[in-house]
Amino acid sequence: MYMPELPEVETITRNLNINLVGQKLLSIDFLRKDIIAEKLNPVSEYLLLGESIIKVFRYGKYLLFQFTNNYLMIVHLRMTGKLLYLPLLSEEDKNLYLNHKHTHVIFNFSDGELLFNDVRRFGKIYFSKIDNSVTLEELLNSGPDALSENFSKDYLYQRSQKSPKKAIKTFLLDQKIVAGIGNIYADECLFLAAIKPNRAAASLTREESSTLHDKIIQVLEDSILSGGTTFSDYRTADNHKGNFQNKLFVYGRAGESCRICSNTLESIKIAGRTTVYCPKCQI
DNA sequence: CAAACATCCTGGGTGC
DNA sequence: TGCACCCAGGATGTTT
Repeated sequence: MYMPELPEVETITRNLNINLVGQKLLSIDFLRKDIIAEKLNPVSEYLLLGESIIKVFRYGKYLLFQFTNNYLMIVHLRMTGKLLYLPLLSEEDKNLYLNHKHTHVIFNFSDGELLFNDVRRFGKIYFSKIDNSVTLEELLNSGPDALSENFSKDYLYQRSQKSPKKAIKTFLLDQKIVAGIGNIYADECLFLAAIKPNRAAASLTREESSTLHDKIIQVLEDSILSGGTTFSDYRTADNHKGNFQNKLFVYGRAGESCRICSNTLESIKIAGRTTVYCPKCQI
């Protein structure tokens, strides 16, 4: 029922930046080794042991941990992945998660343990070497981050005009076009921009594209302020839920009434993804 | 070349 | 109450 998108990853990033920077990685316990993916310029995890974290940052839905020797640990939580910093948990949660059947990797840092927990095991961890000839965009095979300056109004409009067939919803979900938007926020920003999700991307006027750009940034920033959206699985690094689920207009509300016009919200499939929209407000 | 489809995975929900 | 099914979804690889 839920996947961490840009606002949720940003919330976790901020939390870990406060709590993990400066700590030395002492050892890693792999309870399941298949979480580690041999991609993104892979290196052995042994090269990171004994090194300290310089910073934790985010690109799209990826979490990146930069170490003193300039190696990177990159984490993608996909749908149900969690990164939990043990010292922030309650005593009850500490015992629960240490022995949890879905806790797959334990990182032992100088001041506490970081747990990777993932029910569906779609999430992945990469250990990577920074190659200065390769940009982060290229390494992560992604377009501009949705909250970066590179994701400009002009870029969104020009790029949309090059997708004559693709539905605007599918367009927004494509990380190579813009990084960070998933199913929840794609539906939300299309609702706020009053655009029907199955319209061809290239059918957007310059004005619609401009409004959509405004709404993407607005909805992502608002959600970050609320600590993200929680349906069932998402937790911040201190195991708290976000609050943005109470502010959603369409996602998860099929059959309920539109908060603007009271019409019944409809659910359709676009490229295999559940899509909820208001047939009256969105044109 | 782009779009559609299958794949990975588990728990929660439904219907009989 | 139990069991068999179905569904959710991000990114990748394969097929059309």
